[in-house]
Amino acid sequence: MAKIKQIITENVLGHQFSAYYKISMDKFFQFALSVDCVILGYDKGSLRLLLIERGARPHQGKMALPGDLVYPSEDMELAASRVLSELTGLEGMFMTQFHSYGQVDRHPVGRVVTVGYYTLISVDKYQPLASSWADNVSWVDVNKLPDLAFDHNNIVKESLVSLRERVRLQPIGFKLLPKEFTLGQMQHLYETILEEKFDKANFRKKIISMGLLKETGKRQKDVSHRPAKLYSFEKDKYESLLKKGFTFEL
Amino acid sequence: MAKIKQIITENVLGHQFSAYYKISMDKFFQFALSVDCVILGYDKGSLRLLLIERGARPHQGKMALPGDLVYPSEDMELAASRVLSELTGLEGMFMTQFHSYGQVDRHPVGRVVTVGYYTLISVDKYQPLASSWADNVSWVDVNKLPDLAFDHNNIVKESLVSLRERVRLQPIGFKLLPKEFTLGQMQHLYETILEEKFDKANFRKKIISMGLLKETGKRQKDVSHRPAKLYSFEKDKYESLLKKGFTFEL
DNA sequence: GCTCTATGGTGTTAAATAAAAAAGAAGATT
DNA sequence: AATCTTCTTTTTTATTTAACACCATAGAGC
Repeated sequence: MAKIKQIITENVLGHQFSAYYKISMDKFFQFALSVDCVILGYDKGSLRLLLIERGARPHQGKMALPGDLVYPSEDMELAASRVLSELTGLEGMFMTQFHSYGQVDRHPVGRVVTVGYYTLISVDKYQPLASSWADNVSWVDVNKLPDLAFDHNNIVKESLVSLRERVRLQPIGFKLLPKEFTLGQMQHLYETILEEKFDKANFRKKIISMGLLKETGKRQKDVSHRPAKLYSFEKDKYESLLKKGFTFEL
Repeated sequence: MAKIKQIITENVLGHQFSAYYKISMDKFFQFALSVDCVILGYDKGSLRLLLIERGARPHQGKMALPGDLVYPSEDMELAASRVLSELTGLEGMFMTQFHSYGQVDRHPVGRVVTVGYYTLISVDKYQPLASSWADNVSWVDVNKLPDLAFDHNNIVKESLVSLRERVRLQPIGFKLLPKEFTLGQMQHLYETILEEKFDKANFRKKIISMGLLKETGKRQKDVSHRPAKLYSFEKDKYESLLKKGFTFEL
């Protein structure tokens, strides 16, 4: 019954659980966990990604997603927001997990499983910091990405798929806009993210009818055409509508 | 510059990379990785989940998702389909990853991060096997789940949210139906998964107009009402339509 | 055999949504 | 002042989606 021994040593979570587990389980506790953060901003009419330059092998000199190993005593959501705050100074922001990557050979140092998170921030408010561990930090247009380290190109690609699904169902786009914005800016943002054109009149009607925006009374300045009204997103209003069963849908 | 040392030892992935990394990194390679599988079937008019009974502490006697630790040399997708095949005999099936769970205290044995996968199978074709490591395997109505081991109730809940999103955009519901089925059965399946009623006439029109179904020419038998036509899903047709830009949408 | 019941199957209409077109408004530019 | 650009609103039309009324046909029960 060689099979039995195999079962006892190998199926701790599923069923068997023996006194030998301490010894037999050691071989399973050989993984490292990392987080990789897709930090997106919207600037100069395009969607931009915060990248760092790797100063170390492997992939030295390449651009990469900011990320780090998770401490054995640290929750991974915490690790993700730690990375964000070290780069931008933004504390305690929520990051959305979208996928995990664990191919055996994805990292030369050992078996490193990485969990992908993304978040949207407003570029005008938060300039990237020169972090202790990331000198060259820059915003790069997501449609003009260079060859990134590891499997990061693929990770970015999948994060954008996930973002596009969510951005249609939840008013998260506002996170990318300044506090006060025009409907034209908002429409352009959504067209950029979703790579899809909207009818101007219908877009306005739809957004306005949701009742999530407040006119600030102000208008654009220094534009060489009729200045547009400035609106702001009413988060409180959204949350109270949510309770009544409202669903944002674009 | 105590800060520097910290950087070198702690930020291997992000930037620094020194000759000392072997020593300093050991403390990060202390994670175990597991997969938990949400295996769904559709039987007797309800959505059912394949559960095993835990024969071991912790949570001995409780029902749990089938899952297992991932070998250090094994890809996690492979581990997931291995668990499925050990339980059902189904080989090489694709499983969809939906979320990873890594709370520090989620497992008493150590830091075990688990990756959640789900898949849909046709119950009438595949009876659960008495696996070597899972004696009591059963199909349980997803709306009548008992208290499950670990954070498995939450994992199931989130898998269903993910499933509901995907089932509207891809014709994966057919995986739960027998080869030949009626439109009524199909409608009931979608109503069960999405917890939403559809108008009969409109549902039929929409589905038929997609052109993914083929009339088999046969009809239901031994029903005490007008027998319905039996249809089958044309996978080839779907794939060729996909290339032309078709999108399934319910 | 007749009626009842349950589900299968179809057509028609109303409502909502999207697309398209048009035109006035408000500022800058010339 | 005439012109340009983009904002903003209104109107019209086409298309899609949802609502609902209605007939069909099998077995069950009387």
